[in-house]
Amino acid sequence: MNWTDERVELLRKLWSEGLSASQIAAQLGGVSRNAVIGKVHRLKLSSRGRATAAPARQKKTTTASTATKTVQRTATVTRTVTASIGATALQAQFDVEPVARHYIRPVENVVVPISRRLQLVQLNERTCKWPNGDPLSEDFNFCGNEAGESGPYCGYHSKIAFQPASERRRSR
DNA sequence: CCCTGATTCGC
DNA sequence: GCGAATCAGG
Repeated sequence: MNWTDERVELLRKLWSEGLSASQIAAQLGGVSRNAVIGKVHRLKLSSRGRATAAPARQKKTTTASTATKTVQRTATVTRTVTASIGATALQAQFDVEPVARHYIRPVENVVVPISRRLQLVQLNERTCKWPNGDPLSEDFNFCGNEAGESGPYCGYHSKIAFQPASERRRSR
């Protein structure tokens, strides 16, 4: 894959919107997370919102380490974190979300486990993808508890999601 | 272990 | 210029 103008433009857009490098890579397709990061640096549009304050790294010194005390202090940029997680970013991920719809019915006599209340973008392949709340609401989140490899949900939510047909019919 | 971005360096 | 490898941190 080569960096066409359009791809670079999209990269810029997504990066400025706060998406992580891996997410941008996934959306662009054909490139790795590292490729995205590398490109971002080359475009000189590194810092954004806040992710990992550049701690001025220094290892892998191949060339003679001429004790150059390059105490290059990166200006202490006083930046107010723009904590607004773009709605665009959210939409971008929806087409990847496997769990589309649930016919959630009230399940009584059960204690709902403490959810980790993860954001959509924080889900892994092994985090419970049970949605909590209204997808259009600000506090929409996912259970996020350990789901293992047996399914998309944690033990508790699996029971709700995969209710026997007989029981389900009753509540319907 | 999962993830994040940052940097280096061979290509 | 590109991006895998590697590093540092959460």
